[in-house]
Amino acid sequence: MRLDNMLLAEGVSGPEKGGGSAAAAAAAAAAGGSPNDGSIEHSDYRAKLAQIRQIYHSELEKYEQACSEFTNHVMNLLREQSRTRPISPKEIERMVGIIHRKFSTIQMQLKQSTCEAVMILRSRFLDARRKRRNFNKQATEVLNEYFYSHLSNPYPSEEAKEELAKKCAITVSQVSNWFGNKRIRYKKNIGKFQEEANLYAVKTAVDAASVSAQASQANSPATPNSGGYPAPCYTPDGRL
DNA sequence: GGATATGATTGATT
DNA sequence: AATCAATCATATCC
Repeated sequence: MRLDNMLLAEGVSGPEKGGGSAAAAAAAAAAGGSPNDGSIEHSDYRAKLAQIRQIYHSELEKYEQACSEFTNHVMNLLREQSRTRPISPKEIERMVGIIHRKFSTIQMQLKQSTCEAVMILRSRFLDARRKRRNFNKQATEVLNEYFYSHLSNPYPSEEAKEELAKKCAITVSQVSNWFGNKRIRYKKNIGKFQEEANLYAVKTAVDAASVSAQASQANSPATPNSGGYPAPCYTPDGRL
């Protein structure tokens, strides 16, 4: 029963939405090529699902046909035998019941394997990790800028995250993911990120300098930083 | 082609 | 609920 519900939920065993649905989905997937905005893998997924559904239905039909054929055959045999020996209707009923049970277990197996196929398809297509795309240059610029200019406490508030998300054209949870990854990877070996850190430190320093230069007439534009860099001080956290 | 970078997911922790 | 740490699956680089 669980299998039935599952297949129904996935739209495999439900009412067939016209035989051409699979073809239509496939055609849509093949024709529309440009907008990579999520629609493509979705239609691809749907096409594959439709394929599974088609196989499922044709197999199911085959089984049903075989079942009725076999039942007929047995009935004929019994009828023939009834001329030589008395056969009670109960016995016939029993035989039919046995046959139907046999075939329903076979159908069960079909349903199970179909379920498995659907699950595999799901994990294959709906797992976002499989269609990962890197953020564009300026998005990572913005994120890195924030990260390195808040290195002592790189935990943007909800509002800050929303701002960053807007600037980078990504979602808030993507911003959270990015900061989570960045923090852990930064602290994992700070050395590897030193260059990047310096780069963004200089960048923000230059920005600050240009801002102050607008206020007070510029004095030393060549050396943006006195002495060392502002010491990356994001110690991984209190807990050791 | 493998090494590395990177975004996303998962399970644990608080 | 937010974050960490490990891990997965893909992108990108060489």
